[in-house]
Amino acid sequence: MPELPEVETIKRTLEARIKGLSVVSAEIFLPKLIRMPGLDEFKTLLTGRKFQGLDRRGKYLLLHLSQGLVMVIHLRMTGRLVYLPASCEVAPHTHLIINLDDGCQLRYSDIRRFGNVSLVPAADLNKLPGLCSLGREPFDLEFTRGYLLKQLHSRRVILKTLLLDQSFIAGLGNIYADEVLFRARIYPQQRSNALTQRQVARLFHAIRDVLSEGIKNRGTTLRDYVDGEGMAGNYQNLLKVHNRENQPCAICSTNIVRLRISGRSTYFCPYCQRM
DNA sequence: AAGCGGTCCTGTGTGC
DNA sequence: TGCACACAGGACCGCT
Repeated sequence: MPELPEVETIKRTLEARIKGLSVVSAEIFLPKLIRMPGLDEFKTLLTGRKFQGLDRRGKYLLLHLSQGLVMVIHLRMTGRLVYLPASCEVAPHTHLIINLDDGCQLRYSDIRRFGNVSLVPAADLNKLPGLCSLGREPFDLEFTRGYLLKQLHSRRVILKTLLLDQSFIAGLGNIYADEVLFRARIYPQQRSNALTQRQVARLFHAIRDVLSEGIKNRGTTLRDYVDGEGMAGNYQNLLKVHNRENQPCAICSTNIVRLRISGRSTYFCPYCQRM
């Protein structure tokens, strides 16, 4: 599932391909994919616009078009956005095809149909639900140890749950949250207000280090994720705890344990991350 | 007010 | 071998 490192990798690979290209036409095969505006308006607005640059905010991909229009895409669980020659066979579950003026296409496919696409003027970005309520970017200067400490101590939430809260910090999902907690050596069910200064410091660095490594390794492909060129990531080979139930911890050889925290699988080392 | 659970959705894995 | 069902989870929404 695309989290910050995956969306960042898609952003980088796609930007190299589509920047400067214009939209010839768009075909929509799943109406509910388009959150706003209406389908006809979506096609009309998009046609003729040029891709001027790409951005990422949390797990959202922002494609900036000419005349101040922005296409906002959230891939959720199984969404894929791939640049391909028009002659390539269309993959199953392809819900949107954007024809480009170089003879290639930008295709959105999504097995579970959870993802969504919006097209809005840049000035209205802060009105988009979800996007407008995102918390700080982990690599922003404004994301500091002080901010983290203040947020953690102002609430009494299970830490894993808080790491997944996009209005607290933007971009962490289930995979990287587990890896971050392992790196920081913190028990996932620890209450946020009970963290020591030392633990908060470790957490702060773990968030940035794990996400950086994820990006460096072009994301994690457990099942569906590919980048803008259809390539799988490599970070799945470097995961320390996520999806590794009953396998030995690389540090202490204790078997990794799986827990359920607010409806999600959570993997951790019961020795390295003891309370 | 915070937090829980339902909802969306389909491929995969498991058990009988 | 084939069927039925639980499970996977990101974000939103409604309820407590």
